[in-house]
Amino acid sequence: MRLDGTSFQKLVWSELLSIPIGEVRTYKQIAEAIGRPRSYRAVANACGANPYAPEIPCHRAIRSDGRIGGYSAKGGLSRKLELLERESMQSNQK
DNA sequence: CACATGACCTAAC
DNA sequence: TGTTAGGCCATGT
Repeated sequence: MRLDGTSFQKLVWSELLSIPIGEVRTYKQIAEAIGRPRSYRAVANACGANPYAPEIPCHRAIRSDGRIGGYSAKGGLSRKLELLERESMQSNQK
């Protein structure tokens, strides 16, 4: 797939794609995974800047306190919740 | 180059 | 448990 964005965004999106179905990662964890433990803020930005949602699982990015956080893509937070719940069921073979 | 923005994080009250 | 304040980073204007 073609990823159009800055090198940093590509890193973030690649990491998002590596997240297994039904799993979620905090923005901080993602930042650490790409080698920039203090760029969690920018990571969130990259997610919001992601024009390939939901092809890019940006909805698997949540806050460190376990809360969903936000979602700028079409459909809003409810869309994010649906995707997460659906993937969760899929991973549980429900 | 300087300033403002945001799907954040942590500590402190 | 809810709010405030400070710090941090890539991006866009």
